[in-house]
Amino acid sequence: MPELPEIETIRRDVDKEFVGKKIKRVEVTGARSVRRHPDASEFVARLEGRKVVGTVRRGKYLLMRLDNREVLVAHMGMSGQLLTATPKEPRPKHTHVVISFVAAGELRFVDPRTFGELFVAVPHALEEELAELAHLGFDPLEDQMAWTQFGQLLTARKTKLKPLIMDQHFIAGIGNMYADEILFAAGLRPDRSSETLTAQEIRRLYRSMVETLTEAVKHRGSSLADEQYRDLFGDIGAFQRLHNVYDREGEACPRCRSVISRVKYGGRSSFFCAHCQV
DNA sequence: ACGCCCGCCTGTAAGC
DNA sequence: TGCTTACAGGCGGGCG
Repeated sequence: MPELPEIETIRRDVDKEFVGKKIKRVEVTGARSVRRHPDASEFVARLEGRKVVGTVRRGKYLLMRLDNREVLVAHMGMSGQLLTATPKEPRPKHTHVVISFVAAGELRFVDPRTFGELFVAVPHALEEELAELAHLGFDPLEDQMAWTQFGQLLTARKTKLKPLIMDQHFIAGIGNMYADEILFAAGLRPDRSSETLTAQEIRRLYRSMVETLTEAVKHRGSSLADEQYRDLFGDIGAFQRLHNVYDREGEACPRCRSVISRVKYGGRSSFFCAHCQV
């Protein structure tokens, strides 16, 4: 379940490994992974011969800019991985797209559950934005703002905090796992209503969001027990060791030692400390 | 506007 | 042991 910190980790490594490199060949063996292109060969044709000139992240989307202004967009969904490998290494099961570079090995898209996708898009002429990503809200690390401005956005809404900070139209990049960690750090319950926050709580929420995500990037993201999340080199992250509540039902709260609760909101598990979070 | 639910998927684990 | 069921949850869509 890659979220913002995992995608940012992959982006930084893709930037180092593939910027300046030319795409030699593209193989699509799983058409569902390029489903925005009704014809997979059109996806291939738009990539072959192009050079990667830069990378950008928007929420959970990784963008690889090409030398003809087009952009290769990657979204991991639940189980997508971008892995670098040499052509000789055996391809893992569920390898759906392989992009071979001149003098830089392969970039493989592996995705068992096929919720993820790759597509090529063209930015608008003047603003550099992609129509495909226009629905995304602000990026918590790229679009930092005064906490008072965040408060204005927050109190304009009347909804529970957890669904709100996970709403990609509102904030881009936070999923179920980091939402729980952020809300614990802020001392706020997941079902707290957004318009009831005091100024101090708004500031704490904003700070917790930026700090939690920044720390998670420093530790190269979180890999849970299934070790589904892997970075570009196939290695797991380290931030899961620093999780306070997520996937820690029944354990002691690191702050007050009371037992961490697990509840379901809308089919999603939420972990929180009923004592620390108000 | 909000809060639900479903469908899309596969791998893993728990239950009978 | 072997089958069935639940669960994991990102995201778009639908419905009340």
